[in-house]
Amino acid sequence: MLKRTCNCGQLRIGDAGKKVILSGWVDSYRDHGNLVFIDLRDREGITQLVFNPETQQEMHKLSRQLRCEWVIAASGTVRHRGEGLVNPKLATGDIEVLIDELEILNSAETPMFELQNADAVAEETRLKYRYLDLRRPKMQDILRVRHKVTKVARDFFDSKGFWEIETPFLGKSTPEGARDFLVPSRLCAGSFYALPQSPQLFKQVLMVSGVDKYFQIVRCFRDEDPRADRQAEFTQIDVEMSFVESDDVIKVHEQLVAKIWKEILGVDVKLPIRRMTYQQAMDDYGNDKPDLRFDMKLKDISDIARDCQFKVFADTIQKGGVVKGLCATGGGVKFSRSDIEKTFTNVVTAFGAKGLAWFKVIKGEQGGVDLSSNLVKFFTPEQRKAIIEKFQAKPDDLLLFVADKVVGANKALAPLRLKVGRDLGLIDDKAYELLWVMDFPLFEWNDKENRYDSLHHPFTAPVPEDIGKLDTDPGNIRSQAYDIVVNGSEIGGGSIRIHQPQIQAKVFDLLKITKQQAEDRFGFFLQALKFGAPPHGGIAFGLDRLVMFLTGTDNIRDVIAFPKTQKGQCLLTDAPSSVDQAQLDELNLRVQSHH
RNA sequence: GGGGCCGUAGCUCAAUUGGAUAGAGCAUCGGACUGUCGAUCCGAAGGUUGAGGGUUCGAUCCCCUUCGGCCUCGCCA
Repeated sequence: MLKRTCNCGQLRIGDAGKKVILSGWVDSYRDHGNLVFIDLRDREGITQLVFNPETQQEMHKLSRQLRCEWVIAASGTVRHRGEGLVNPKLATGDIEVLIDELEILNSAETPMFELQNADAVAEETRLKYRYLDLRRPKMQDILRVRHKVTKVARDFFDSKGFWEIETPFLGKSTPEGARDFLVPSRLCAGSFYALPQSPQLFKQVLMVSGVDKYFQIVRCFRDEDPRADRQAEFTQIDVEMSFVESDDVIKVHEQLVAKIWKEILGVDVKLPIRRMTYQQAMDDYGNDKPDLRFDMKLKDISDIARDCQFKVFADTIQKGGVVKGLCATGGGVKFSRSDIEKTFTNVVTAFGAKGLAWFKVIKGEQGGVDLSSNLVKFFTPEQRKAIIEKFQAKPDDLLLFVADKVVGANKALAPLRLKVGRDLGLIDDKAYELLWVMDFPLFEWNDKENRYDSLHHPFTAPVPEDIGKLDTDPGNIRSQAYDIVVNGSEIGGGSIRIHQPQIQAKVFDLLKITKQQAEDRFGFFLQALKFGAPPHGGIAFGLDRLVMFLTGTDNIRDVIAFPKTQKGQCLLTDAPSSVDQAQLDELNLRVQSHH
């Protein structure tokens, strides 16, 4: 076999005259009867091979058999292309290789789709023939970026004294959180392992074990419905540190983020990354992961709308709700009535709002400013003026409002803000706006179950000043949790953990986890806390979402080599599939058919 | 569990109000061609319209069931 001496992306004009051997896949062929051109592709690039019957008659004849995706090796001489023949689309476009020997290593059936046009091909087909799809330069770039991110992370953590330690995949099922993937045990008939939703407790135990600084690039499993940015199995960069406070964790990891941005994108992230409280984020943007590439803050006009004649507004506020909205600069002329009453209204109703109220800002009398809409009659001139002032609105702006309980209003307005921002062209695709969201509430009230739920997870520590409120005012305890957000998407989050058994017990109490339940589920961990647990905390980054950002895709399946469909199936291997009765017998399982 | 979009040749799409032998580009196969680079030119072949059922003289089109893909609400401590 001809052994390659260089790859398909490296030859340049300075290599002219060299004897080289290349191998790869036939990307395309152009057969002129006499001259034959082959674009040879490997993961590094494309190089043009030339077969000339005058210099090598036999090889030229052989080359005419070549078809797309055949695998070949060829030796020849690098030479300049002639005047006017360079191909600026290729990095190697100044040269070509005149071939004197061709070895066909393997033929290939005609691909199910043309690799060049695969962006237009149904994803179903791409996933079924994933090995073809992954051959495309675009997909290989993503694989390369993913590799580089993990390499940067490993080097970074190593340099800071972190150890990479593996934790079990076969673990214990706990009913909280996401649905578990279960694995039946053969040796313990009738018992099940659960695949980890995250290595949370193991990494905390490692801190009790004196490991001090741990990280792991680890697969996690959650049996919930997938989304465009969510897969049932996904990868976390998981970290835990001892003897730290929030600030220490944050400072280390913004260095990591800066390093990744620099190495992958060549972008300098200015440190420190800005911080915002959870409350500020909810007030101004309606969610805990604001997209700061554009401003457009939400404003609460309840103080003004309380006394207006518009019943929907007044009644909502009367019942303890709010009227909140945003100002779309220039939206009064940019958007049609159908944009507002159909498109925008659909956005908010899809997220549970009852409706959307709107006003156009117009020039008023005597050079003033006023509002115009079918609701204007319900507002006094003073109220209209106050609303305009609240937003510093100008003529041609559009004001959009939702009236609801504050949670509901935020839930509807946050996506509306994004939609309006996009439609107004306010979002710079090349910008990266990073921020830390801080001071999350420790608990949120669960109406259905009549108890508190952890916002983050039950091992998150309260901020020290708020510990007293565990007994008096649990709903207003802030936690030492932090999320890192980029362009409106959470890429990581973590917290300082509880390391005192008494506080952990109180938290379980508020979550209505009984002593017995806590013992059954986390007994080993509570025990560990009693044996000298150091103060500790950590963070986890979603590697898949990180790579999505770095490669500019909005589809998580693009950044996973072998992803699953929305039904959790692998179209390449056809998993999941039924198994032999003998396998079931061995596991003491019986399959029950539905209905 | 709910809502929405989609499924026609290997791929991407078309097909009038329900009407004749379901078309086109690319790919494939054959032929021509010495500088192409998404080569070009000539020709050929290629169909269970996702599957099953129904309505109809007649169904890609209408109805029902079902399978699959994507987006989304719920869900995701």
